Amino acid sequence: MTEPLIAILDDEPQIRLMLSEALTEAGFRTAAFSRATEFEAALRNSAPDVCLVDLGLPDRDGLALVHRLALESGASIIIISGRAQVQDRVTGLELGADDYIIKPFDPAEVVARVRVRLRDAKTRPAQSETARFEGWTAYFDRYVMTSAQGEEVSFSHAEGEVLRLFLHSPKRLISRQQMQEALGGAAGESFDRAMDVRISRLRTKLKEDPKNPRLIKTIYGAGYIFLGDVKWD
Amino acid sequence: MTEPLIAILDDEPQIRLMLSEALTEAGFRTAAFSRATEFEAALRNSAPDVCLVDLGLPDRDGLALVHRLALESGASIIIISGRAQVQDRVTGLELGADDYIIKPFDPAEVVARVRVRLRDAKTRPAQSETARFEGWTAYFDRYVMTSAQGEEVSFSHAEGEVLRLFLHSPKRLISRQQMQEALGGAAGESFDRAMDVRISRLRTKLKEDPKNPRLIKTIYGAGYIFLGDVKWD
DNA sequence: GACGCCCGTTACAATTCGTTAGGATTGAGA
DNA sequence: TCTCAATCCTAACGAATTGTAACGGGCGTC
Repeated sequence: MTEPLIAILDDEPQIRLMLSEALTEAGFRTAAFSRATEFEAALRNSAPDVCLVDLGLPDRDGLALVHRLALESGASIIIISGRAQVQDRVTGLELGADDYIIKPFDPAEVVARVRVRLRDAKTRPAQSETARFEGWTAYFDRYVMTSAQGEEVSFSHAEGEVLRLFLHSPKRLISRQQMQEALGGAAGESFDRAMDVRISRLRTKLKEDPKNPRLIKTIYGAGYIFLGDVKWD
Repeated sequence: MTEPLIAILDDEPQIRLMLSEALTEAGFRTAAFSRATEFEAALRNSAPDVCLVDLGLPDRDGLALVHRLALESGASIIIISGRAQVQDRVTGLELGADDYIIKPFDPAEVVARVRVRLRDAKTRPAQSETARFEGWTAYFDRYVMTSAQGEEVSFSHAEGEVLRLFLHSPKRLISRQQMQEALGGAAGESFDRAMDVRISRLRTKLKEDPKNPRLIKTIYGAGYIFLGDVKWD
């Protein structure tokens, strides 16, 4: 396990330098860029853990870049900006940034905020199409999972949606409403019974004991909870 | 029961009000406290999704509270502070806070930052909650407990609420009224009988001798008391 | 068209948990 | 000690919620 990689994107050389130094001293690897195009090119080959992005870039709309990063990369994003308007900060955060630091800043605070993001990210699933849990391995791109005994079980699209939802939020209560929204069912209709059935079928494929399910537990009057440790590859 | 719950801890009434209003308008449930003791009492029974904590509290060291919260609760923590020193922010973040907002602040930005925390939290597994007492081990996330003999006994959500309440306040009298409030029953109604039944069922699962209960004792005319040493992991 | 698979719908079984009711227990006062 | 009302316990009931087998429409394949 190598040190976390922090990407810096800022057009002012002295800021790049200040951040690089502070972060290197704190024990991180850094990669600094002055232009969005360079930055994006580098992204294709290495995946940073945290991106520090200045919004005032000469060659690209910074917010659009942040939005794309948030959707496509698994990295945490911290905006660094000279624009101090509250509205700027709100939209930056809404577009997917995890934090927003205003210039001028103290490098020590930036390091602290980077550490917080890394701390969170440890438990955040990366985006991937394979997940391991309790001996099972689920391959979402192939609609197949293999059990601890090596048995291969296929699952349907609808079942996969439920399983993916559970694996993205393990050990956490998922209310029926949340589940309906996530699975695209119009609320209020009789779709809620369909959800039960989906879960029932998934439980069967997971070889759950109906009397005593170990992985998918029902919380009467509240929703469902997926137990079991999950690792996304 | 569906909207996220935001806890606010600040000794200045106008700040509590400002935050409550902004967050309520944004569609969240809020619970505001002026003292750490009240706040902690409320924590035992409802788990907020995000805690907004002012460091300048009259009755408690704010940083110590933040640290404990970070370790024990699954909530995201945002510090709100008038102290603007960089060092304060760094230590606050290192002790487990997820964000640090400096007074004076704009409510819109607070709302945006709360939203970011909620967005992250969805993909973060809740920490497991387990307690040991008199040979038993209760796994609240799995709704299961194991006896000293290794037998596995499952308990329902309602039973778990009662058990959790007891294990958080062992060897202390819990009045019926406290219990009703904690368990969300509207006081005065016939809910008090329901409480009896919950306890009765819990006693059965704990293999209590009805004539001579060792763990959950009834104090005639006053309430209940849970005997037995408890250790939370 | 016949077949097979996916998946929502339906119907009924099972579970949860508050309510009720009757009996047991407690403790104050005679 | 005895009496009695207040309090508490718990078996039994039933409404609400959830599980799942069975059914059938939609769709692709041969």
